[in-house]
Amino acid sequence: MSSENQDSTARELTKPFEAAMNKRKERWTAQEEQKLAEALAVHGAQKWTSIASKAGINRSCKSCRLRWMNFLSPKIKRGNISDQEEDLIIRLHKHLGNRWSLIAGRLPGRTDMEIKNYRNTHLSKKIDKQSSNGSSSTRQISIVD
DNA sequence: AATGTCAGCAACCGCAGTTTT
DNA sequence: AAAAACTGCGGTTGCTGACAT
Repeated sequence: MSSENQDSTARELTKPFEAAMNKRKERWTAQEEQKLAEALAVHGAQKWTSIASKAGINRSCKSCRLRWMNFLSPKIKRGNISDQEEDLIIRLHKHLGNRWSLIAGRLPGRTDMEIKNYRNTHLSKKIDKQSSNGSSSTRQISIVD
């Protein structure tokens, strides 16, 4: 039992090293998220370069910012994309192109990454189908600022 | 039950723009 | 004005779970 625990502990300890060596993607743990949230509560969501060290986690400033912006921020709205939102994404993408952050700005609670992923996975299929059926049926769209 | 394949999500990287020194 | 540091964005890719064989 104890040897098994030691083994698992050793594996945990070597994970960052392995990640660095193999460029593996390390998922965020609840502990890391909590430490980051605490550091941000104290120091604010600024100066990302120093947040990681202040939080005491082995992550880059970019990684911390990304995690906060896309998952931990209270502004984030998790859940399925509604039909309305989907329609808006399609229209905005036609209008703006791959300006995901701009599109996200029009969708409260949604992030650029979420929209980018959604477009690249769900909508690309739909659009492929539509284009293969003949794109002449596409609606005329007017974007109102 | 085991293995292979695929789709979706999440993380990282490189670059460009902005701000600070 | 120039260099350095920081921030934000978009593209790419690895990981995981679900489904098929």
